[in-house]
Amino acid sequence: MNEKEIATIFKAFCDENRIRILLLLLDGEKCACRLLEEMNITQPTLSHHMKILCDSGIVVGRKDGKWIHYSLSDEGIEKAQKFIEFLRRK
Amino acid sequence: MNEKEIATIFKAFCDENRIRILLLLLDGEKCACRLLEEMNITQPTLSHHMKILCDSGIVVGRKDGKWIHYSLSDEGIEKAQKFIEFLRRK
DNA sequence: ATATCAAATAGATGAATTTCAATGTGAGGT
DNA sequence: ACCTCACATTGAAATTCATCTATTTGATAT
Repeated sequence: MNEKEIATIFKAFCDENRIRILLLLLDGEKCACRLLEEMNITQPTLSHHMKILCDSGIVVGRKDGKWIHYSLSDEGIEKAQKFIEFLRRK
Repeated sequence: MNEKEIATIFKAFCDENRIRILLLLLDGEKCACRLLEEMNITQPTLSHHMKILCDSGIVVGRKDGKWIHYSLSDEGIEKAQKFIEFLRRK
């Protein structure tokens, strides 16, 4: 895991709207259209943020017909957690 | 802690050079000039990144004459850790 | 096949970020 | 007082990012 990969993981957390999305996903899986209802952004903007969140590994999408159900990824979150823990061991 | 504050904390981790700096600080306190030696950026660029790192709370600077000694901040890192942990409790 | 709905993509725009060269500031040292 | 060293600030250029409108894709239903 190099510096670039680590930065990509944490891109998930460095935008206000993406934090908002993560908090919405705490309730459990939600499709993009549900998220869209609860946010004040357009559909393409949401799509953009979902791509960054998925690229970071913090969120995963499950395709189901024309819907995509997004949820938090334990593995992704664990990766982020591991790095933060690593910083603390001094 | 609102979405904006959380995003500000994690700004520390979403740039390649800042991750590099954090890793260098794992060894312990270092002054800016030491960090500068080990990075391939100019002094003003380093100064810019140090500001973002300090604003995020992940790094603290200790002034000592004309030097500033930077180190990782346990409190800051703990804050980040708490948020990530919060995401995992589902 | 057509219509409809969910989501992605393309393209544009403005804002934010990264970076550098030049300059300023402030603390020691001579 | 002057010089030097460590760092910050300014201002500008280049890049990246967030956002929008418009359009496309892909899946389901009629």
